[in-house]
Amino acid sequence: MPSLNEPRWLDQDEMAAWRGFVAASNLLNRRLERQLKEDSGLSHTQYEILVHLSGAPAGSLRMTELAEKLITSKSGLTYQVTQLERMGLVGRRSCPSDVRGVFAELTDQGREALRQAAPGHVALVRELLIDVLSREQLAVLAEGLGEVSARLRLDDRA
Amino acid sequence: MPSLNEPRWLDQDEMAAWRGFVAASNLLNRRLERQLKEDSGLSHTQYEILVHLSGAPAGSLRMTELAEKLITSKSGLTYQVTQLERMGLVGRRSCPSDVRGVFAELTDQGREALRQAAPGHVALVRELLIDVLSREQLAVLAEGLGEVSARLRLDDRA
DNA sequence: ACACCTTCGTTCGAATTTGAACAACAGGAG
DNA sequence: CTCCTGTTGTTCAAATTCGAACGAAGGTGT
Repeated sequence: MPSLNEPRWLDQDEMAAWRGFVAASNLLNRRLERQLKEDSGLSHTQYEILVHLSGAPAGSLRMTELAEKLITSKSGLTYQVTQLERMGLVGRRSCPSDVRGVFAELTDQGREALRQAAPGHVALVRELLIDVLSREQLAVLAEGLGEVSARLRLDDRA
Repeated sequence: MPSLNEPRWLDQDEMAAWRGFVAASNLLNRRLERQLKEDSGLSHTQYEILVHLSGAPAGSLRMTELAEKLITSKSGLTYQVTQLERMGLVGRRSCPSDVRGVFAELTDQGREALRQAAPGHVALVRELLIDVLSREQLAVLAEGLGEVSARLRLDDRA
């Protein structure tokens, strides 16, 4: 019988899932990072910032909101937005309704950089992940990991 | 008809799978990192080093081999092994058959640290990922991401 | 108006990561 | 043996990341 002091270790299947997840994640990050840097001079983080801004109304988001979407620290975002600002891809604009607030805003040049970087990035994501999996596998992955993410986000608020 | 110049963007399902994967990965890393650091004073990377050494014959592995298992750079591993050496959890031993070679070797103290850190870590992995998914979802995840990882590893060799 | 608690974004120092360059060595072809 | 190519682990500088501390506002209750 299971002891309360003895933890429930992962069985073979569980371990395979966990290791596969970690390995795929690390390997994918490595590849995408390299490709983006060589192809567009952008880091994956920077690319994601452009993507999220691009998908937001007026191409702008509050710093805190953007940090949450990116799942990164506020200080980390401050750093990266500064970098993107120097590259001319993003601008800062103060918030009318809140003096403390800062909007990160996509510039025309930023939109253009994203338009230029996106095809290569998407193609690689497709080649390395999406097209390797079947439609059913993708669906299971979306639902399962969606649920995992949702729970983690809730926990973080608490 | 699809143009050769126009990339195949991700449809809704594909995007959901991709975003879920990235989000789950980042959120999980954040959580595990925090838990391990608070609970055992180890980073996730350091913990993984101990795990891989623990699962190797004589509790030791060549630096390059270990770096590949961890999916990290050689220089990064050098740094972390040095840290673990200072903590007394890992030792370095030169390789008999190859003067250049270096074995990273788990010390008794390292084994003890792992034994102490593992239960909490595994429990959290279980709570946040494994136990959230059904048996079928786990199987799909293991097989799908296993295949993805395998292909990525092959590509890296080339 | 006042005190109180929260939120916002930045700054700071410390830790980590990476790729390139490097020196030393291994292994094979000639 | 000797040259050549590939490997091994480390060092180095640069970039990035995080958490804690911070100053400045917001917002609420009294």
